[in-house]
Amino acid sequence: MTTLPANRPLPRAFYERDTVVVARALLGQRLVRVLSGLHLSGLICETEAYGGADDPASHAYRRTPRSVIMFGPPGIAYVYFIYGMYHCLNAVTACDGHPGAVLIRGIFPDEGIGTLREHRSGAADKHLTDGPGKLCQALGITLVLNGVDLTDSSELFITAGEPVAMREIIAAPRVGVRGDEETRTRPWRFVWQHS
DNA sequence: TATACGATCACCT
DNA sequence: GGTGATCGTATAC
Repeated sequence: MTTLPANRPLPRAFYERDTVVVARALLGQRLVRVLSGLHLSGLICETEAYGGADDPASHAYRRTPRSVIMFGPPGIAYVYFIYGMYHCLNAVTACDGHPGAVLIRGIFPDEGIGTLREHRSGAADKHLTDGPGKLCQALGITLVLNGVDLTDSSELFITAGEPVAMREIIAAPRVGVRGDEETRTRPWRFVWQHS
């Protein structure tokens, strides 16, 4: 993939690749949420890759009513509800029939920061969107957006952001993953270290 | 039908 | 470093 057009959603081909590759490639891209005509956005700075039957940490380790969306076409938003009060946003990846998704764990706030602050009621700016539940709260992302096509939606999409140098990317084990040593230590979490 | 728990966060010490 | 909040989902009965 060479230069991507700005202000246009990333094409489906962007997501139709190996999930770990997409997780790394999403760093620096712009996550945009349009809420009552307002553009809320930020640059993605933390992601995690989740696979299918080969990944016990993934919702798609088994095919269930909730995880079936991860088995479908790439470029679709997978939103789930967790711990009774938070939502998490993923982008479905890989080829149709091969489950995979990238969890968006953090963004650097950009457009609409006033609204983000309102949604996060009193949180310090550095903690507005520095977690998967926090960014969903800040951007107003709920289960309503589960299944939205990120390549063709006026409410939620991802556009080309800033280039990220390889040396600015840190790979680490995923958060909250249990299971055997091999699963726990897969370096499938990617963090963009601002320089 | 029932129950245990989680890809989290805020607040406490 | 520890814990409570709070409910959808998976799995067991």
